Amino acid sequence: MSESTDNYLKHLFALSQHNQAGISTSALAQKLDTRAASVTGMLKKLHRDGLVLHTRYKGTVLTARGRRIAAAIVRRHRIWECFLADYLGFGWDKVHDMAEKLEHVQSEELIDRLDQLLGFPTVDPHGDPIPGKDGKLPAASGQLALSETRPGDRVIIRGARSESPDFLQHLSSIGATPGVALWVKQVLPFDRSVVVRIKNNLHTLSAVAAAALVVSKNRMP
Amino acid sequence: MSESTDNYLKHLFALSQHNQAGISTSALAQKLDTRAASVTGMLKKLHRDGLVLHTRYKGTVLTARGRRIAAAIVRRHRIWECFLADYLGFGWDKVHDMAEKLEHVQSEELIDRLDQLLGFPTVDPHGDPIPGKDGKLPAASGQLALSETRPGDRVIIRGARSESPDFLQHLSSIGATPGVALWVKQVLPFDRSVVVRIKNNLHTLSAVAAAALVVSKNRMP
DNA sequence: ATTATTTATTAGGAATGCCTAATTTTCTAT
DNA sequence: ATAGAAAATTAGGCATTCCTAATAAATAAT
Repeated sequence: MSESTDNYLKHLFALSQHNQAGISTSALAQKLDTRAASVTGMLKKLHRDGLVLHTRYKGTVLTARGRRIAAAIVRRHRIWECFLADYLGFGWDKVHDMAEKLEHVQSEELIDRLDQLLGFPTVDPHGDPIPGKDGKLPAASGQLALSETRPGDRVIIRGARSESPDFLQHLSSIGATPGVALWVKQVLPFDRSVVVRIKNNLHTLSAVAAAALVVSKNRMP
Repeated sequence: MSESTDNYLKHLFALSQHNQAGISTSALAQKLDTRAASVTGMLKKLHRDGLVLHTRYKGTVLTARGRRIAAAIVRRHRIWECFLADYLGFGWDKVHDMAEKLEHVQSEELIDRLDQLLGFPTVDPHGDPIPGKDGKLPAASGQLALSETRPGDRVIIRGARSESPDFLQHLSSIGATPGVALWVKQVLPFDRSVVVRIKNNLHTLSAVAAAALVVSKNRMP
């Protein structure tokens, strides 16, 4: 189990949180900062090793075993983030990169003792939930609909409470995809439309759309 | 700078503590648990990169840069060992393997803050000295001459207070080389010769020899 | 429906870092 | 001094994991 494998599983796990469909090779390549061709090759190995199910040209999903391992990695990452913040006083902007390296140290006993030292935290310094030893993620905290935000809020898009292709298509066209930052500029009083800024562009979302767009004030690991 | 590189430098550093001459390829191969041929290849790269000076068939020494990096690795290793022992309650037998992995996480700020959290320790849980930020090792503590031990002691050979080729040659012939464990069986009253066990063989060292053999009750990292 | 575009895959290659087997150099003992 | 033993090196390979370029499949647009 190499660090590379860890990173593939970790990002597949994260992407799976907001995609019930299989993860695309390009989405994964972007997260991993590698080329799609490299990802295809690695996915073949992960498939061969029973960690993912990969269907040519279709997408990839984690197997139960792959998901279990991925959850353990995310657990390590977030527990280390807690330690770095609580014991060493690092800010939320620094803990991520260090935890990125510490997460690859595989020792269940080490993590369990850290967990205990930290008082069994359930969320990391970004407010993101820490998977339990069983691999289960506590209900995501800090998530809300865009319609529940107020002008001035800066949030991260998490997903959508709708499978409508039209709706998702529209979100994509304005760059509103999971992980992207969004600034709430104003809520129009007469129809409760929400004006938001995404990467220097202003967009207006109807009240219906705003109610279906899930955001959070936290960052993912 | 790979983990492999780290390990080469770390072991070269450790071996250099007790060898003023260049380190032999086979000694390094043994520490690294790899084949001599692999070591030769890697030493070429380290030489090319200015981390060691390697003379074909002669031996290898660290350059100033290599030694500085090696000291930083040992520093990380031993500070992590302190953390694992002091904060997570791991015993001396467990801290080594975990620190072996944690030492490869490169963040000076991380180590400095850990150092501060631990109160700037000068020795690790095995009693071995922690290199300072400048790469300097505090005077080795816990080291003593074999003549200062008592029957029943179990010590590790650290080196010799003599450059006499005859003496060192004799020590080698009975397997008394740095890193090797030695059990003190008895001290003969009439001439203070010391009877020791090394790997199931009993040997007798004169009082003069015992006074020149440096041992410690600790383990190296 | 067919073309154009995007997405994914294969093909072929490079750098690491390890291996075994064969060879060369050095050391040791007569 | 020289034969034999020990140590170190070179030669040739293998597995990972990445890359670029070329091809194939799927999706979108006319």
